[in-house]
Amino acid sequence: MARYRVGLETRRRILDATREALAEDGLNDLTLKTITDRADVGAGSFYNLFDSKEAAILEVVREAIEGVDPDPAGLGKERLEDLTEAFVSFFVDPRTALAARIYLQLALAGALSDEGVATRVDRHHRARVARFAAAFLREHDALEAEQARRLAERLLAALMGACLTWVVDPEFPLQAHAMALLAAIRPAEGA
Amino acid sequence: MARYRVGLETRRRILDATREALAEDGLNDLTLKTITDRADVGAGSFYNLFDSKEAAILEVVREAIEGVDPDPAGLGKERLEDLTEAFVSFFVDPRTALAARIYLQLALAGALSDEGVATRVDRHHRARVARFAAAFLREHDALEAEQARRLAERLLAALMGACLTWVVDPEFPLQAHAMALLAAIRPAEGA
DNA sequence: TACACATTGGAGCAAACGCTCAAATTCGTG
DNA sequence: CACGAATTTGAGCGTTTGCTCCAATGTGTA
Repeated sequence: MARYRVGLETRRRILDATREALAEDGLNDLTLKTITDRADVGAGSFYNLFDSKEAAILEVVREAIEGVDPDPAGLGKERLEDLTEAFVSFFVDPRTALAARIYLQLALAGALSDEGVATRVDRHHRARVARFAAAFLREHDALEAEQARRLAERLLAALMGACLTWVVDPEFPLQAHAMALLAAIRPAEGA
Repeated sequence: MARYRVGLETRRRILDATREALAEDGLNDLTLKTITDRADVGAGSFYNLFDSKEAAILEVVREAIEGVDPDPAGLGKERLEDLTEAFVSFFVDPRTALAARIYLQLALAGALSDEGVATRVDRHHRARVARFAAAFLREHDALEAEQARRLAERLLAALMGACLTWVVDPEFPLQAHAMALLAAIRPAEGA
């Protein structure tokens, strides 16, 4: 299935419609009709290309996560400031905020039973911790590897909380607090 | 309605059943049948006492929030350590974790349209920020009121992130990170 | 006891849901 | 053009959902 050109175009239209509807109305209000109406296709076309509604949603989440995977090019050089800013962007940028919100929703609902997404998110998170830890090591000579990992873990948790607070209350000065958190968690200058 | 003794008892059974089911299976899997089966009542009895399924849920959330309202007795004396520990407990304690999780779910789903819960949660949050800010002022003389409020806001956001991380990954050493966050965000000793 | 009204259970309704199916149409290829 | 395969449509199926209705029963009061 889906080997002709038109089929692939329809598939893309459906994924776009799903992503947009998801961003606008959230996970709970997302019905098949919402998707098919928006993509301007019949229900049959949808099921010719996807096994289920959930499959389309997971594919959207997968694409979103894929889209923000760490850029291997800059590896080993970025500063903690850059990484922090990138993390904040992950939540703020409407193109990727989706993945973050849906992931949190799934996590809170205890619905992270889906093998594919769960492991993917987990791998993504571990990679991020490792990347932050490496930056900590680079910028603070006295740090041991394990200490750096702890600091990275802690900073990321704090940043996530700041982003979440901002989601709930848009007046929360996210950028300022994010940088302040980095400064606070960073080891003292003298080390 | 609900003026006889048996009615009030049934009402309590329904609220208990709703809270327990909510804690066990989450918001999405909560059907009316789940509630009525657990409370051992018919659907008619339920609707004799509540306007809708949502009304019962909101009442459960309201009670949970009410149950963790700051204790006025200790006001003006608690240390930041105590407040931090209390906040962590709010998420960890199964009796109250419910309210926190459901609130986050609602917030992420963008479903905080309900006037009652939204304002109540907001008031609750502001009170907590104020309480943390007061403790900051008490323990750090050089601080101005506005600075203390910012620190309180920042610490609470960071703590929330730590709790959320712990919800997703139970191996996250929540207690240790929470205390470390407090130490990091607290102004340096010399101030 | 007599009365008004609160309470109860559960059959079943109307709407919404994800999804199926078969017939019709479009597409790429030799 | 001819042919098989892919694609499309949308009515409608089966299920689940929140909720209604009402006859039967229980409860408090005078």
